[in-house]
Amino acid sequence: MQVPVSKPRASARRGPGRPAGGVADQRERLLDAALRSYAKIGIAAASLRRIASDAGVTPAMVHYYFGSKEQLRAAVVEERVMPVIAVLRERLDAAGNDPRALVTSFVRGVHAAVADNPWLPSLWVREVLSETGALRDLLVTRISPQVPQLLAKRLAAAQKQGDFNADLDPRLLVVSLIGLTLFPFAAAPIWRRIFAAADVDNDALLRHTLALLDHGMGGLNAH
Amino acid sequence: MQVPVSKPRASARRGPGRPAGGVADQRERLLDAALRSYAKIGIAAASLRRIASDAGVTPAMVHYYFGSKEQLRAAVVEERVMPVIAVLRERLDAAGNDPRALVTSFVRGVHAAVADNPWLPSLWVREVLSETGALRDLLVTRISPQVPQLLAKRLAAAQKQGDFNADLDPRLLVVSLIGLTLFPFAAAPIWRRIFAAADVDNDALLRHTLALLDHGMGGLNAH
DNA sequence: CAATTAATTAAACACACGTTTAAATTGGTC
DNA sequence: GACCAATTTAAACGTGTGTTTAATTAATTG
Repeated sequence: MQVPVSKPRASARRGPGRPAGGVADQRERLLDAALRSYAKIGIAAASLRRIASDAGVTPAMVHYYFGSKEQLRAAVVEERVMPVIAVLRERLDAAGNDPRALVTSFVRGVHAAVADNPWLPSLWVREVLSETGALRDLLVTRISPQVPQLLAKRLAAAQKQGDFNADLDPRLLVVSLIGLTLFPFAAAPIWRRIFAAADVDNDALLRHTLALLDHGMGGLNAH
Repeated sequence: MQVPVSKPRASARRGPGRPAGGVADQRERLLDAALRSYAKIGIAAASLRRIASDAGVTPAMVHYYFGSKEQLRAAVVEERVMPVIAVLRERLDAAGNDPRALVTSFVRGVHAAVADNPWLPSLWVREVLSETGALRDLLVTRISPQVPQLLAKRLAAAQKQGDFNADLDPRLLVVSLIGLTLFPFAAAPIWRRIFAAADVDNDALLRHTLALLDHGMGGLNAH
């Protein structure tokens, strides 16, 4: 026979009931665990059992704190994702109207955002870029006015004054900018491996990206 | 009481048994249906029931023709995906050693591949770019020697001769090329919507991309 | 035309999922 | 110190999954 209930020893195989001592904010721990799973395997594939286990609790806790899987996702968006966008937007607001300064500010802003939030590229690929991604609607409705539309508008104004290459489309330039910043971070595990490019650090990536945006393949060379 | 078996009428709610007349190649229809589902909702989420239903058969047919879900995926890869890569590789082989011709050939090759295989960008995002994508290993082991590594090698040789911008890294230039070609196609549903860019067709995208690669933001302008 | 092979379905299997409910335990309040 | 609210677990529910098996029908072969 095994002792059925209430061992005074802590931590090992607890039963139901409020724990003694008050554990550190479980809600925050669930948000962190959820974000980890979202980035690693995607929102749809992230089961509540996995998230709860990662946070050291049972899946019923998700229901207790958030109500449902979808409301958990909504909380992660508001409390973890949107603040990153807000920082990027402030950076753009601070940059002037010179198109090169704007572009440089965006490129550096993405680099900084990724450095501070390593989950960002994975989450973006799976939940925004993928066709059934759970955050695509978020991008369209709430993020795009703050960053890509703002950027496109200011670039279009600069181009009208002849401040950069007239053969570019300012809207497509924003697309190109994302393809040259967020995408390389998302693909880094691949290209570092197939090119044996462990020597390429983020600074080298930054220099390459800015050089390409400045002069394309036609820049001055050391010939 | 309902008639239990063997109505002579065709098509409506068949029971078991080999169908009369011999239906057109079911294996091919299953491959097509699988690829459709893979592109639309992802390989992991594409249930055999959905694929089978899309092909007009029962899920047991997948077992009959392929053995398992994984072997179905392998067949789709060999018979639908790899041929597209082979075409792109032949294009690159046909291009000369001039780096601009190489880059133009790659850009046009991706455009052509997407035009002929509209499922390509979605599949690439979800199954290669996503961290747990089912085709990432395929890219690393079988595709990368045929396209990105080949391209990087030839670009590095051209750069050593001073044939283009020395501030670029030839390996990262391959990453940039993909970020400027496949990525815009994958993101097209997004940017066409947030920029109201229904006027931007594939030709405009092609011109923009080549202009950016040629001169960056610094090209001649109409000022 | 009988026997065999090919093609197909229906049904069942064990498993994982999100959710709900009831019970258990602790912390705070009067 | 008794009561109520807060926090947590275990267990069960129904649904969808990949797979397997048996049965059924048509085509092919001798």
